[in-house]
Amino acid sequence: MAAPREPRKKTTRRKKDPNAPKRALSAYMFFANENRDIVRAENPGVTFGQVGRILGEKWKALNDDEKVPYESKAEADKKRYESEKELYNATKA
DNA sequence: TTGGTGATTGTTTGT
DNA sequence: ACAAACAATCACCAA
Repeated sequence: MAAPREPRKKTTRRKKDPNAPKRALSAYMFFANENRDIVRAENPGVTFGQVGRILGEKWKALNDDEKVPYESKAEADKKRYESEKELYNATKA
């Protein structure tokens, strides 16, 4: 009950940390990497607003097992951020 | 201990 | 360069 995600403020947040350990990517990013060329290839002419939306549709259109490879990458990417955050707290402190 | 916040990630396209 | 839909995230810090 808290943490409502309806009012999405503007995008492109800004950093506030000295070293800014940027976070990690998300499954969508990995999936999008594969879909961007696919969706765009199947939707020639569909502009960003549309492709972006279609992408999300397909994303969940996949079975949980289909997004598994993306999830796995998401985990690995998180670990990636893990190292930066590690150095962040190490160097910032 | 717990909560929720914000910040971020990457893509697409168009000007 | 940036802007929003699309989705996930999830570590971060504080009281």
